[in-house]
Amino acid sequence: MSADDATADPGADAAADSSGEGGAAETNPYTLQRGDGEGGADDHHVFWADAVADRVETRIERRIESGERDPDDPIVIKGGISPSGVPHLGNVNELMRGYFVAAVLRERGHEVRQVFTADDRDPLRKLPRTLADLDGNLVDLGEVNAGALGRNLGHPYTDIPDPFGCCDSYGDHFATIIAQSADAMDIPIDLLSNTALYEDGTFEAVTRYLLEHRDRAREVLSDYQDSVDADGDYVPFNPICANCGKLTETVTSVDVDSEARSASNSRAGSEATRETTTAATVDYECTDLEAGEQTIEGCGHEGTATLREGKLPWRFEWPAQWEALDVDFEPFGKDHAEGSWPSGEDIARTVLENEPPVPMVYEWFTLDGEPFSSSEGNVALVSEVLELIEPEVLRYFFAKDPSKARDFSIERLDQLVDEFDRFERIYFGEIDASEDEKRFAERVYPLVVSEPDPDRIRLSYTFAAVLGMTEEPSIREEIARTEGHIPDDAPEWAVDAALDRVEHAQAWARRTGNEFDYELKRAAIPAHDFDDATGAALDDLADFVADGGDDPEELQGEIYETAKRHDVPVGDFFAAGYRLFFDDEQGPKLGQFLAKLDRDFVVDRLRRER
RNA sequence: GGGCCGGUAGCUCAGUCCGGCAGAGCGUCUGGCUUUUAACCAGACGGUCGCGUGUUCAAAUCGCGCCCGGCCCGCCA
Repeated sequence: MSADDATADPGADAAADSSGEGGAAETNPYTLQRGDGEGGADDHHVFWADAVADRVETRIERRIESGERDPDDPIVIKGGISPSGVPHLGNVNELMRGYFVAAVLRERGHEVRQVFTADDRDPLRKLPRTLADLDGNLVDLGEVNAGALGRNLGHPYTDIPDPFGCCDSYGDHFATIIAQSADAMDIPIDLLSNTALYEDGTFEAVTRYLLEHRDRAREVLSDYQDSVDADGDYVPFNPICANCGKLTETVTSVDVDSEARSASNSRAGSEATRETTTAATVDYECTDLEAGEQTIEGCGHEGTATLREGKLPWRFEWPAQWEALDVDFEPFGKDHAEGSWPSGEDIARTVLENEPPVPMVYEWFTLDGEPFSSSEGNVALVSEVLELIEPEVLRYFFAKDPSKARDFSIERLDQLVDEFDRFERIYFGEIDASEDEKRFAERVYPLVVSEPDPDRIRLSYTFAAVLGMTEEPSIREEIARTEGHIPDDAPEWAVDAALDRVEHAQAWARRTGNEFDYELKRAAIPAHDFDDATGAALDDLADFVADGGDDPEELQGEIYETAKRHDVPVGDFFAAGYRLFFDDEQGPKLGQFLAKLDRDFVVDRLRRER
């Protein structure tokens, strides 16, 4: 990883890169995009998670061989976010990318534990403009007690009261939403509270170690952060002020019993060698905290804190989590790739003398072409999205190449669903596809859908949206059947499951207000203004229906005939029908639809009587 | 300014690791389903593969230079 290598001759470089001994290839978070050059053609996987799993296996095999790892220990995959506000769809990367790697490793016979940290000891730095309640409703800051929140700037999330009053704390509230999201997508995770890990002592040994070796810690970090002076007095610990409850950065002295650990060069079993007997403490002064534009004022209190009463700065906290939780793999967003990953890797190796996990960068995606932003209102909660599409469709989205920036388009969700449906049909061999598509579908589909069943039925998403025009389940089913979307011999469970999509698609049509957003106006007749010929034609059609015309095909044909008889352009006549029944210019295939409604209503409406 | 990732049809994306005729779906257009709309069937249209250059018999693919977008190099995650 040394930059000095750049001047070496190219041949030597190539040899070094492919040596595969825990060097560059494995810890480069971008290796997915490059291939790791280890085995040529055989190494190429159609699914990125297989390539990652290879690297995780290489890591654990090497560590078992060198005695640094117990073969019976489960593989640990971690993700984590700060519960600072609405956890949006982008945060699902942290869950799903890890999940796919976990699933592949389980398939290969490994025991895998997927942990997820709520980094909830982080301080609230600014007030989010938008919050969310536990039912998935977005709530404006003005609707909660913003003043109470404002007084808690600088406090750890877990020390701030829940603005909704339903959870133990602000942090707990948003961590609960994360847990709900994971559950809704059927991702089994161990959700860990960072605060709890500090309080129960999980981080104590590594924190103490970092304080004992704060000279080295400072020196390493200074390579990455200009604000840290290698010879200065930076201390990698932020105590919580006992007086005002804010996190503070000013540590005035450190008291650790350095005799408690002697064998710092023994790398085996980090926790084992980092047992402590005497409580370590730091003295601090509660000074101002710079948070972006604004300053959070300190109270000036001078006090003493134990190592459980504060937190490590992020650049150290991350590698500390790897060590304390024995993390083998962690995906992270591209914002970390050139910042905290290189420093974290260096801190793990140079300061903690521990091997960092296998890394993987994922690209961010946008929502309808714009970056996620809770302040701009451009957010989508997982629960919201799952009202529009099935979980498997969302899981499919995250099975795609993580290195590509993508747009999650709610406007064009039908495209994503169509793509998923095609993916599914390719898996079941129902349609022809390229070899690449087949290989991808065969590999990935079973990881996306928990119980593949060739008898399942998928209504096309846009057709399902069309069926959303009526709330009547029997009409939905009949139309789907007569239009040939449901086979006669379909089992009942498959029919029910297929029709469930109507609820999703209907919610989508309503949310976007697109061309599929129409509903039968049963209660009252929409405003209308027809010329005499159209009126007469409608009366004529009403008579046809009143006389028993309820065959879908015949009725559809009769609409054309009636229009012709009265010299009304066919398009205009259909438009009249859509106006009367949907208050719209367009709608579903009218004959088939009217044939399903109760006759008296149709006749009266055609006569403009109700 | 330096580093990193991305850029392929109107849209969403495969293909780039390993060079071999530029692909799919959707959309659009035309026709069909004995009479526009969703679906279905057939066909058509649609591309300087960001730009340039080098290597090669051959480059979307490999090298170099550049352009555009994003991220990092302050804080925070």
